[in-house]
Amino acid sequence: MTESLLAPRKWVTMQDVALAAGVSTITVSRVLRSPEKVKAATRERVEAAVRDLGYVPDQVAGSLSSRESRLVAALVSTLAGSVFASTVDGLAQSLRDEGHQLMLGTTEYSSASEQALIATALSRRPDGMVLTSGEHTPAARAMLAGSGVPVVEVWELPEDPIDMAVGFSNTEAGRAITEALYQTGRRRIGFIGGGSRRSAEVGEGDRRGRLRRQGYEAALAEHGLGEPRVVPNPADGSMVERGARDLAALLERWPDTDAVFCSSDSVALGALSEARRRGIDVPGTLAVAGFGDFEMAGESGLGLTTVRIPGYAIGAEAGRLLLARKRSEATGPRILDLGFEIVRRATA
Amino acid sequence: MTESLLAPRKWVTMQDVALAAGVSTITVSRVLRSPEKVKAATRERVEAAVRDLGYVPDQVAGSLSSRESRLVAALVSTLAGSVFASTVDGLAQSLRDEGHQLMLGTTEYSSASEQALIATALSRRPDGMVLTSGEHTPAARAMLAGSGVPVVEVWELPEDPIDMAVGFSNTEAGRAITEALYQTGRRRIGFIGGGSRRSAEVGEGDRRGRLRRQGYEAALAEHGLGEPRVVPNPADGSMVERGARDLAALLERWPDTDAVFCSSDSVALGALSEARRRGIDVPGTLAVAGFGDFEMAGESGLGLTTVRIPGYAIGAEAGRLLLARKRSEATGPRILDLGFEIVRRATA
DNA sequence: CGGGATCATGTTATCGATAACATTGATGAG
DNA sequence: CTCATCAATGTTATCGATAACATGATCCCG
Repeated sequence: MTESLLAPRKWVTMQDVALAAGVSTITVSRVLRSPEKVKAATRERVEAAVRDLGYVPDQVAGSLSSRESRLVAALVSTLAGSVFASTVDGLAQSLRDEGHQLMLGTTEYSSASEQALIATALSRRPDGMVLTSGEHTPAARAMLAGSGVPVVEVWELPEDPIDMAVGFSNTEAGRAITEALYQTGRRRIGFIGGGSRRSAEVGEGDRRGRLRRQGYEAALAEHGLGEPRVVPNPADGSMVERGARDLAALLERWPDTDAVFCSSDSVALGALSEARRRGIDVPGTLAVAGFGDFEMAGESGLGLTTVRIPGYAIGAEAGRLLLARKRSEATGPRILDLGFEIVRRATA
Repeated sequence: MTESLLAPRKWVTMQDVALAAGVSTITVSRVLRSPEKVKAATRERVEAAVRDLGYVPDQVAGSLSSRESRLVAALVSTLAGSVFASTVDGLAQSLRDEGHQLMLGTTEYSSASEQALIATALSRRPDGMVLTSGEHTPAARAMLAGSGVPVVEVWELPEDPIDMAVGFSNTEAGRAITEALYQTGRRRIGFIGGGSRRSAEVGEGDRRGRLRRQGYEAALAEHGLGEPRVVPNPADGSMVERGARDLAALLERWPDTDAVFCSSDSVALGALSEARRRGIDVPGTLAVAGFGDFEMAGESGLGLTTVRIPGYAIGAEAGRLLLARKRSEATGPRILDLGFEIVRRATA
């Protein structure tokens, strides 16, 4: 085995297969991509040669020639924190079903970094592109528009989408969960966990968190619940830690708070722990709501009241949309609102 | 914009740039990949043309010609459940730093599916490959060996690695955490959550869970703690749900159990919730230990005693190893043990 | 039985870059 | 002054497939 590693074997080419099967390369190509065009006997001969030689087609050459890469690039803010993982999973799945592959890049919530990644992604001539960020530099938008590559923005519904979008309204979701808290009789509702951990650094950040907060503020205003109860967010630490710290800060400033909406379930876990530490009765004294419906939030886990986002479906639909676009110009809806769902459990 | 989508713009080629700059294509190529070989004046002219035309190099053509793809394929069992997400993150990061890109596939714990994905991955002629599964079909091993592509297996230390490996000993980790429970005076220790949810279906499954369990059993044997307390695992549900159900089943069968080692932190969360539901004092009556040190396990969250795995580092090292191999044949260690760490918190 | 349609397969050009070798002009040592 | 050397750039072949067109065999029906 060692030798094969030191002196990489020369790959078997289509030519080798053709020779072995006594046909021309184009026939081999046909057997692989449109078998029905080849007589059964010939096809079998070629297939045997493919097996015997262990031929693995070279998609690089194939892509260059056919000008389709069967590759979709996804640029996500981060994989940590289980937010986008299911979306990527769904995307990978729907692509695989159609013989496409996934290229992945992480932007770490920086749109400068996103721009660089878009460039390298485009250099692979992908058949489509999925972006989890709703904010892009002008240069990035220009590159994408100029490239003609189909683009799906996911996890929000941009007002001015680059091309297509699959997601839900973060603002509406923030409003809805706040409203739900209001309906259970809460009147002094706070918000914690907004803004990304790198926001200070990069000058931007978790846009979606801000949108949810706007929804929260809108709901407060609607019901005349006074000024928003939001603490400035520290720049570091995990989401869980921030949940704990932010709740402490919130209660310090507004001790009579009777409910908190947390910008994610991770934040909510931190808040729940902090509440327990302080001997605060949840939901008696303090209602806690999260966002995302992560695995841990369920009945068997935290029993957290939260907002369920169809993360997997978002990814799967994004893939489907891209491939549909590839097949025909029949666009269908450019913006797909998959909605969200308030899940009432034990904490509110 | 619409028009650009319906009739994809023709890409600007290197030829166009060359023409605009009044040089030959090879000079453009040199400006892009080895600028020091080109006179400053010429270089600037070319760079200007690149900017003006918005040239994005075609890596597909480049790869075909240079026979290096600057692409690394990673095949993970799943992205859900935050187990591998950080590893993929770490890998993506270390690759990006060296101008390489990441292709991702999810095997869903099936090595048949892994085999298929390996074939499609190889068809892109990747410069390296990362596998999270330690089990491969003979055909898969053969393809990999025959391809000469450097391979890193991660998250375990296979006895017979295909090529390189970065991880830790799951068996040792299982033994160590069991030992730690023993040291705190526990004598009736159970194990829950082993085996993947699809194990029944696919005829194989979460090998690593089994290895941890072996470690657990070894520790029991060492100390003469009697027969292992393990319940058969049901085939479905999330890890958290399984934690709750398995703990219930465990206590039903062995009511005097005084500690459980859970095969992951998610399982531990389920177990903790179930314990709380039953009014069991943790850690007083029942100690609970997890595995993985997920974000939720920390002090601000569950305060879970667990085993910390350097997931991000595993990914980053895997990337580094692959790229080092690419640069020179100087192999360095073929197997890198990054170890693990017992983190004692409130639950045990 | 002839000729257009259809099927099965082959030939040639091409995709967009890079490798390897070739060329040109300038520089400098003897 | 001359030839070796080197720096800067160009020319040509090539990577491994597929598209587009070409060819030959077979078939069907009037």
